Amino acid sequence: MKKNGEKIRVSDENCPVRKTLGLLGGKWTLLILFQINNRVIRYGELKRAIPGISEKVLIQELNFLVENKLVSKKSYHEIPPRVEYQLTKIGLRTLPIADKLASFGLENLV
Amino acid sequence: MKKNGEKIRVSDENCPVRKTLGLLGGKWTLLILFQINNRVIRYGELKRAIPGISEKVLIQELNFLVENKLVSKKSYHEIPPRVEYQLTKIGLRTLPIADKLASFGLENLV
DNA sequence: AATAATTCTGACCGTTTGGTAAGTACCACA
DNA sequence: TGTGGTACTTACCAAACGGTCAGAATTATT
Repeated sequence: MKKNGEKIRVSDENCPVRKTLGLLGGKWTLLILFQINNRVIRYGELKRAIPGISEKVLIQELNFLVENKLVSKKSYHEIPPRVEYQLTKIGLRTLPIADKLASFGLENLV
Repeated sequence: MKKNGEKIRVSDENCPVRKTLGLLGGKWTLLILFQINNRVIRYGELKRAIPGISEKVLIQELNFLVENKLVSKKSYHEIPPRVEYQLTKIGLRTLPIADKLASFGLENLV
């Protein structure tokens, strides 16, 4: 049920589920957003927080998320470099999705 | 926040977000579950409802979902064949996730 | 002079994924 | 006899994905 009463049609290319999956459907995307969560986090910290992801892929994902305005990035021009990431207003709105993933896992998976 | 008060650690291999993504993170998985939704649906009907997916991939996904007990399958031994799919009790519990994807799309994507 | 620290970048390459398209099985029906 | 309908199955191939690993940049520290 949608707010305006129209049904959602997956068969429509503009289906909101499809569009959201296009944005958040990457292998690591929601995990990264969930990990950043409600805080400011440095690159290295984030990398350590998500073992298994490679640097290349993490950077790629972060760039993608910054491009799509789910994450904001602040570089301090210091040596050694310091870069901080945090969720934007829109990015924060993905957290309920990650929460649902978490609660599904907790309640239904071993 | 978890019910038992422990924090969720993405760094843990058993992180419920990771586990759920392992199950539902496929390109088409949540779209299929959302499309089946609260009904009994035949294979051909489902195929038509999700344009863009190939038969091969749809069958693969359905087999995967049946194996993982998110979807149940009933074959009628008729000619031409008739096969019906529907969400299991656990499968139904994925719908809130798809709902969140839908509402995120509606509220944040054009 | 060498090392450490941090955030990336890029080349290489194997694996996975996914699409296309043709084929299979079986019976009803024209 | 042959065409249609339904649910797959398989072979082939191309593209996307993802991992490893080395390197670059720059300054403080030893």
